[in-house]
Amino acid sequence: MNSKARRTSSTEIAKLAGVSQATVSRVLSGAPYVSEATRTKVMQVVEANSYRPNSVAQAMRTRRSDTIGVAVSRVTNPVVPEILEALGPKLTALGRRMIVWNTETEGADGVINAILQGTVDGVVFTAADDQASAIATAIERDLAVVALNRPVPGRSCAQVVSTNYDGSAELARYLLAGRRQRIAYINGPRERTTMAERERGFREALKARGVLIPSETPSEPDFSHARFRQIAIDLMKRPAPPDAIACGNDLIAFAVINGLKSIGIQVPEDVWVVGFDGVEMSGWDVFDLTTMRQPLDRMVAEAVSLLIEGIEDRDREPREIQCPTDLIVRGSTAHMPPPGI
Amino acid sequence: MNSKARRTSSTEIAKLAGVSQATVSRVLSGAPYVSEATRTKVMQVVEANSYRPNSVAQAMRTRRSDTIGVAVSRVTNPVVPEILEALGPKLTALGRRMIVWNTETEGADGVINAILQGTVDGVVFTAADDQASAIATAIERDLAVVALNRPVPGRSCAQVVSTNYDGSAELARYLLAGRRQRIAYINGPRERTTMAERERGFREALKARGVLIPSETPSEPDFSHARFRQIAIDLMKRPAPPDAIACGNDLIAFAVINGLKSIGIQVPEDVWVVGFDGVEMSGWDVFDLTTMRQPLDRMVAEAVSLLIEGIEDRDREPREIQCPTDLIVRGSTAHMPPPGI
DNA sequence: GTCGTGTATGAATACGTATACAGAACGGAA
DNA sequence: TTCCGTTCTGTATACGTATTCATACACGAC
Repeated sequence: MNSKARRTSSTEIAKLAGVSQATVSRVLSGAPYVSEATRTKVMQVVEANSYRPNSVAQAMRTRRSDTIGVAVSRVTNPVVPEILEALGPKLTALGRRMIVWNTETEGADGVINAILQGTVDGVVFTAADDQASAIATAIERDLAVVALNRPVPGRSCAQVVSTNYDGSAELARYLLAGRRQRIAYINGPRERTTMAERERGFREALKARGVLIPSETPSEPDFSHARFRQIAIDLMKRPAPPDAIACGNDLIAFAVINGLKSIGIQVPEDVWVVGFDGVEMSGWDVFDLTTMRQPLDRMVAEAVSLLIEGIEDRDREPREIQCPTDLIVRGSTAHMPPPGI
Repeated sequence: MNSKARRTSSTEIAKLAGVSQATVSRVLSGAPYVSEATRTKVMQVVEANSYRPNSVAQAMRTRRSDTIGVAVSRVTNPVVPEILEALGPKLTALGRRMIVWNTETEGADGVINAILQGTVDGVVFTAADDQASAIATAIERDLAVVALNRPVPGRSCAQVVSTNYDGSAELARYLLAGRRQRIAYINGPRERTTMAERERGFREALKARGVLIPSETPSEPDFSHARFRQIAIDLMKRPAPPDAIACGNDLIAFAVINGLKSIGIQVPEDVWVVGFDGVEMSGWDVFDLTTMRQPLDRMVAEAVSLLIEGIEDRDREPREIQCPTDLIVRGSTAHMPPPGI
């Protein structure tokens, strides 16, 4: 029965306005050589029917879907919503739509299909694990690709990263300046280059100062909140517990703080905690987390530029942009390490 | 120069396999009346070129984009990522793609355009403010529409809600059973029917027991974390502060807890705090929040069913589904209210 | 040997748009 | 007058697919 199913087409609009379909198209695309009279006449009919050119047909004709794919993981990590929140308006402002996949829960098939099917003009890959095949497919099919906050070594694709290595090293030096003697580092999946870089920067900065990390970094296949929380608890129950815990990202630091709270350990009196990312939540009173902030908004803006650049000019050499992080000192560490003690 | 630009089409595949384009289409769609020999021959070429039918052309021909629009707001509220995380895999499993808009930061134009342009087959609207015009447009254009966690009064569209009124009333009764004398209610934007329902349920349950709320519910145009945090602080600095604070959702409760912590007020010793939603974070030690949990996963599943239902059969009467909430008692209230005191 | 039935395939077409191409109308310069 | 350039508009076409229609073949029944 299909009650209404109004599928107004430019042909119908043309008929109503007494012009050809081509003219309607010209008016709507703002093409030159259209008389003012025709333009207003057409626009009137367009407005009256609140007509919009069918995006599918447009995509068919122009071979541009004006749609960007975004592959994310672990929405649990608050950095992901923050990325999406920054990405959405920027893409919409450029007349682009945003398709989102959670590769952690769905796998990479959705992305790969969309790439092969020509559903998207480009893809943004954000920090995640098994997106390698999807990235390869995208590059092979000559799509515009940007790796955001997720270095893709060896691959020739545009990248936006923060100074993971240097920032982490700075964090390590900050802890040393605070007279921390026994520093633990808790990291997430090391397959993620971001996480690996951070740990490397941290470890090497410590090594340069001759301070050893007494505890092996816990490494688990299970990266849940509960797991990190338990790791922190176990760590503090050792005979010689750390006096500082550095975490691969803020989310891990939150879990650590929860674990510490559960066994009544004071931060920063008993142990310092630092994170990495600088998500909004890290500033909440219950965490008050010292962390290395990434300029997420700027990073996303750069990613969008690179993406559009790649779409408009497919032969342009993929660029790589690195954004500086900055240390935010909060209550999870003693702000000014007392010089005497 | 466009180095590669492989845009394999079914016609090319047909040529390579020595069959007609129609046959290729038939093979891929699993149509009957295709000999086994042809099928394998075609599939071989398809595999070899990792060909996938162009989704845009498919959408053009079938008038189905297989794409679902999702309008969200406030990604800051952890309930939103949780919804997206549940929605994504379910849609992908059904071969659907998911376009996401943040109507709070982008406005409703993106959604409305997509609806008018035929970019999406259906739209899921989640708790948000000014999506009214978008919803109206979608209904007018006869799209499949589901309002998730966001009652749309008067509108004829499929809806999935939780027992906001009853759940909130239950929370109120729980506080009364705990001998709370001075109960404050902090709410977010009342334009959201969800929020309004919750407050109404709460207030009426209190009224039925003859207990007055001593403090006006703060109402502000600014719904930031900082604002709610400050409201809590102000509330406790009054001459007669509340002994319980109920919040319109968990996110507000988090802000309240942060505010309380900042002025050294103990929860639950000095004041009880309860939320609504039951997001994962509410279970973290630093919050340990008593809350009314919504069965989000089930709600999302129902929403997807209703949506597909609406797409497959456009004339079906839009249904409304209500899911029961359940009380989760945690440390932000005294678990067992001591009967004597 | 003819006919009918079931199976397998190809040719042709339409979806709604952007655009190349071809005219038409007009004005000014020669 | 003729001719050319500019401005405006219409006709025709292609994008890649699903699907209708028509055709061809094989096989058994009469």
